[in-house]
Amino acid sequence: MAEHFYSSEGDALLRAADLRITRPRQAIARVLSEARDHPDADQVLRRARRHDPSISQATAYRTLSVLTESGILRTHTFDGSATRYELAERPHHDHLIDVETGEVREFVSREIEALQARIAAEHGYEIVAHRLELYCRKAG
Amino acid sequence: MAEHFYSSEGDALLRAADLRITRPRQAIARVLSEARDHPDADQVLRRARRHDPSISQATAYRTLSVLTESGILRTHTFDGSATRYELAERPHHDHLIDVETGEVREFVSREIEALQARIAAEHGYEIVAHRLELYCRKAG
DNA sequence: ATAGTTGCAAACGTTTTGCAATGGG
DNA sequence: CCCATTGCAAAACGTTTGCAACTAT
Repeated sequence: MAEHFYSSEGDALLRAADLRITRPRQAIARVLSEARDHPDADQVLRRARRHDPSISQATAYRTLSVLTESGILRTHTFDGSATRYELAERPHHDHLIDVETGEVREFVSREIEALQARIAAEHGYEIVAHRLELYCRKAG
Repeated sequence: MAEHFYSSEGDALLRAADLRITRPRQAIARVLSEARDHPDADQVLRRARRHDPSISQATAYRTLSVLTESGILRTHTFDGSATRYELAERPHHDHLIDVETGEVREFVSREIEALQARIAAEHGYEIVAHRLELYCRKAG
């Protein structure tokens, strides 16, 4: 057990998803729990390989899939480019983007959420997820 | 000029984009001007081939690109799936996406729009554009 | 005439999958 | 032990591109 790394943070993700704890998954989960950005699969793989160089691309994709299905991760697809991942643990929020500076603010509106649910219901649907982005300019 | 089809609707798109009027492009533009859904490149190609079976995939993609760059078309990338196209001229609306079938419904909610404006104002902003997508499943 | 456009096929980047070998519980 | 998990390589997927032939203007 000598040169073994403990990544309780990461392991917690695996346990939450009811996955067997394996070396590749530990490395991947650790990378995710430490990430402060929104890495894509390739970035996750690269970083995970710093901990365990033998990790295959397939395992990275498979682990990301499984963690996403378990609700541990959330994905974003910005404009057709590669899927990016982040921990889903953070509370839900929408984004207000300053089109001039690129600054992003987060907000939640209970009223909007309620209206969304109503609209979905009117169409005979229930909401699985949603995305709301406001592109704004500082008011004159 | 015998069995020639007139697609003034479609041709107008091509002229607006300053493109040479060719048979493949006429078929593609016609399909787009007639579409009531949000077809992806492959669907556009299939439909265009009903008018001109010799159209290649490459031409479909190239025409869609060029029309998009000209501002004639607008694209949507719903959660990692194929890029979908619609005429940019159409009035604003938001989207409800059936996560099981990929079907897209359009909706507008004056209340939500108003709330969005209020939220932006509370942050000292005014809205330039927004995007609202509801990913839904048919209600049990 | 000539620059723009085409079809074909190959290449692309991302993601998925079949398989036999490995390893966690 | 046994089934989940792995690495590998090949395939699948949507999309782009190089090229030589063609065509709208």
